[in-house]
Amino acid sequence: MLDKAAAILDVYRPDGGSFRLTELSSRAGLSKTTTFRLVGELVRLGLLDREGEWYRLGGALFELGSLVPRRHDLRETALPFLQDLFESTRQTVHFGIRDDRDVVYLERIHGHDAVPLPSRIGGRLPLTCTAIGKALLAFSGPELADAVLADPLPQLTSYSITDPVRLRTALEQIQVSGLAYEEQEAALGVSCIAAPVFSGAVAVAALSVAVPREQFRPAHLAPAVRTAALGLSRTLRPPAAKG
Amino acid sequence: MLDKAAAILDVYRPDGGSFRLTELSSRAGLSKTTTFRLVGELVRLGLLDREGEWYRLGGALFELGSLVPRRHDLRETALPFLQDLFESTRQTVHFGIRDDRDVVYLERIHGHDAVPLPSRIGGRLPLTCTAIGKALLAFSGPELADAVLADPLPQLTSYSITDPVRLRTALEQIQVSGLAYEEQEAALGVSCIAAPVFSGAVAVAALSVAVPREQFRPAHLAPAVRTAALGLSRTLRPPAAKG
DNA sequence: CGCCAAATTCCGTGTCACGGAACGAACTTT
DNA sequence: AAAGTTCGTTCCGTGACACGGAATTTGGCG
Repeated sequence: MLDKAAAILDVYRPDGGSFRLTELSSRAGLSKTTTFRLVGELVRLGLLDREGEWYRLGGALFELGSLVPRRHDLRETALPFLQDLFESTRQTVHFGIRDDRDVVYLERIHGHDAVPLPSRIGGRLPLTCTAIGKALLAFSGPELADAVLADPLPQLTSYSITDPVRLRTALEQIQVSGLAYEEQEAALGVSCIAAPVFSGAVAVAALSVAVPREQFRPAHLAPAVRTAALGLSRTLRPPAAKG
Repeated sequence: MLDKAAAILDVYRPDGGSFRLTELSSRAGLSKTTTFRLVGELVRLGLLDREGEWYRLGGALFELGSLVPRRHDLRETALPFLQDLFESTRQTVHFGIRDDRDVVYLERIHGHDAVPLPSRIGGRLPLTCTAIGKALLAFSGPELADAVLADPLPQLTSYSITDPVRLRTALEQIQVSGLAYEEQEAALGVSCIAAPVFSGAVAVAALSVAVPREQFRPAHLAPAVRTAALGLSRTLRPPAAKG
């Protein structure tokens, strides 16, 4: 029964649109009767919002979601550094962590002239197609990298790296330089540069700058990205003593 | 059963800490057996994270929460204006909407030297104790204001307005000037100035700047706040045509 | 009026959620 | 070392209530 409620909420991944009862029931794989009752409960609990015959994710989820500890804390301490990075580059700034084989974005700040991107706060993209993802993968220990390289690599654009050998080389360069690059591998027309954020010896997060392809000047962006990542790493140094 | 699961999640409001099984069960008002089974399910679904014997809110909630449509859209279109406001004031910038008699914060950006504040993304504060809240209340129609003024006014600090007559006057001034002020009414040592954001004729949100009391120069902040609110209102003008 | 597709209500069946009780482990107290 | 606490966890019998099929209502359209 919890599973069925979760199945309904899962329908809203990954875009969080607006659905009617019948579509919800078919997508969740539940009978219309059950869906009807569950949706009623979920609305009562604030987990879904109802507007006429349309159902969307509800405000209670937003409030609960913003309380999730590790995410919220990381975002909070990272924010000032991300602001610095945004101010010095005037480009879209990302901040994300690893979950399984995906990047999960915790923050994304931009100005009026942001490039359209598939990234979104709370959204996921494959590790191997993003600069942040590669930065995290390069500093997450060899086991994960081996596992990821063993399976077929996901492909978001024609530029996405699908050759394990090429990716392995890229990861080694990242380990040396401490910077990860990505050129149109997640979205056409956009390139990124990222740096890992450490808490102690492990990379707990990474931050990046996304730039329109034709304006991409790595040498110009690298220092700002490095500075931000380093500053944040220093602030995170003492790995949370209290529970 | 959904109710009981929701009761467990509700334990994490309003601070989203970390609880052990026994404490969860007592706070949620459920038997230990039931709590045990439910947290198992919730962990399996990703709605709760387990670390040893400690349970926290799970990553799935964060991801779902960031998909909640109206909140996400508003935040996304507001962000560039909030960035402008932050850059021109270098102070903590808030962005929030009204829900019932509370402000719900959708965004909060700050630099390295942020003043400590009770506000938090996804958090709630009473309308009457915050600049954003007063701005929203002043432009939400007389019914709501009447209802709020009829009941005892919540008090967060000794400066919070508890006299309905004084609040009524303040709201009228806000309606005239289009700016709302708050001086140490939500937290000691902090003052705010806010402006409502319109989509058509109704105030759908408001934004504010929070400043340490001794640095509070309303005349200096007002133009930037006005500009941001006006710019955002213009961008929101066409009230979302598609579903 | 008749058709269709949607939401909603009804209802009998069977399941599984419930909490009391008992157990094992880790830790404190005497 | 024994007795007592306080956890998390397992077991189990009972009864409530979740389930989906079928029937009914609503609403839109020709």
